[in-house]
Amino acid sequence: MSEKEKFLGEFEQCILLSILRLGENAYGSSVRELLSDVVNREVSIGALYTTLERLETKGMVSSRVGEATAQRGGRAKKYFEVTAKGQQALKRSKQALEKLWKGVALSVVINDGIRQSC
Amino acid sequence: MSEKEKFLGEFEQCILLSILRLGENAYGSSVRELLSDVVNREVSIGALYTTLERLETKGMVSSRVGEATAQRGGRAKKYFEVTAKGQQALKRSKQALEKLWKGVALSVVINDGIRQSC
DNA sequence: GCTTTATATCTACAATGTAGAGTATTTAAG
DNA sequence: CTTAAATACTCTACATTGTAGATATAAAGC
Repeated sequence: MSEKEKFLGEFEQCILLSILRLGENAYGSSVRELLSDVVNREVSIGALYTTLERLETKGMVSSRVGEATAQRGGRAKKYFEVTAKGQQALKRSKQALEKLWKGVALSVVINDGIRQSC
Repeated sequence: MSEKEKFLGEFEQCILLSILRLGENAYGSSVRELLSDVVNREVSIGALYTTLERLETKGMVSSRVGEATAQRGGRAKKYFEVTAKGQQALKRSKQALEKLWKGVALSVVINDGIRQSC
């Protein structure tokens, strides 16, 4: 077991989480929209698909091509799903970060000038 | 304002958090030890210092060289501190991840075979 | 001086992040 | 039909971040 535990990149994590959240409806474009909507992160088309492909190569996600079902034309969608391996990697990343955050308090001046800690 | 908001890498976040946690005592070797102890992550010396230097170039941390104070020999330590900019970047990263995690539940089989969600 | 201990710098390469032009596929309009 | 529009994915290329280990510094102790 365990083939030299690697770490997920920051963007990889975002994409994995987006796929999970989208569930049945997770494919390239929808992931891209979600990132734009939820975390206000605009990513290029290339950035997105490249990363999806790499995640698949690493076994973090699996994919299947859907039937051509578009309302107004359009190419067939490629749906993604996070594998068990992907979920475990995500969990590990989350736990590592949570451990490090534990006990740490920031104290920066926020936009409106009010000092907060978090 | 805002010079094309970039994102922190995964390892960069870890290092920044380690520095915050170590407070006055944050320097290369201590950060390395912390990562090993807290998140069980062994990083090479080169990986660590390279990243610290890059973070400094980006203005995420600042450094000062301490006096030679070693008990048993040794080169002077280079102490690091996370700048306001670094703290804000950290906060942004944290919030983005939290937003994405919100509403997502994993369901992978854990080591001991017990199904959990988190 | 020479060895030991503690810490940092340098050089190099691999992996991940990012962009945008180009391609494919299907529907609607002319 | 033929072309335009819509939707989604593939390809190529380069920038940034991750990672390693050898090497250099510096002081303490003998």
